[in-house]
Amino acid sequence: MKFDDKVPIYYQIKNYLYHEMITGQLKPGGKLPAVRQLAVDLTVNVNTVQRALGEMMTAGIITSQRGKGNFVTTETTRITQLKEKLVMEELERAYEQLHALNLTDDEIIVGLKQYIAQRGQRND
Amino acid sequence: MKFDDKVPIYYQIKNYLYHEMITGQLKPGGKLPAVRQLAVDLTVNVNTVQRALGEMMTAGIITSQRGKGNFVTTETTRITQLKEKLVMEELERAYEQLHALNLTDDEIIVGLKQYIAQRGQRND
DNA sequence: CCTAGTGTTATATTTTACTAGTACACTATA
DNA sequence: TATAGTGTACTAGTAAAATATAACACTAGG
Repeated sequence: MKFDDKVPIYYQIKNYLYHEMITGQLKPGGKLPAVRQLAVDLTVNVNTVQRALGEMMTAGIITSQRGKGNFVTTETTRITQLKEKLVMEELERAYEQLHALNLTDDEIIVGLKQYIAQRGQRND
Repeated sequence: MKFDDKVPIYYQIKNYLYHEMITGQLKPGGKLPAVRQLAVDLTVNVNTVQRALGEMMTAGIITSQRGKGNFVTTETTRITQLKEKLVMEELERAYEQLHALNLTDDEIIVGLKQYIAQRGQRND
């Protein structure tokens, strides 16, 4: 996995796993890969994985069962709320950045539409 | 100035100064505040300011004159290109993040419109 | 009971960002 | 020429993130 070296890896791992849950790759009640396996997959140290998981436990998104594994919460509302939170944070971030670059509200919307339209022409 | 502790300060300073140029607070050919003054204003060490400025020099956005100060490039095209680059990076980032959160192209646009509309009701 | 698979914790080490402090180099001007 | 204001460079120290490595605790299954 590629990491942005401007942001702590454990933080990016947390976000990666959140995305996996929101997109349904990891389902409510489902089991996460073993910490050592995650470490190998992400080419990262076990402690770094553990740190990411620790924050996810604190947030109540995953639960840990010693000897068994780590599991996504069965409370689907938590996942829904998590998605809403992440979407809102991203919208806010993008808006503020673009606004700070002197773009008006309309220019921001038009800019995004153009970007998507242009991107649509690519084949990926 | 408030800094996001997930991102290096020097990197945030660089972006802050870029924004100042793009919004015209700092004009082409204009003089930047002295490095020691910037350090005080941003409550940051001189070396950290210097690191940010160093990258801006490498990028050709500012030039340094020993004993005089640091100056914004007089080549306005560089500033224009910089703005386009930053806008494009932000659009790309936002799109990819939201797309990864399972939102369709339409949902992304609608979501942004709703966010802006809702935000417009606030008074700031 | 033993073993493989799992989560958890701890120590030591390296790297990067940041800070503090100091000194040096150049410019303008009184 | 002296001085204040500027950029530049260097050394030393601190803190956070990440690594390598090892040990410990629990579970399930033969």
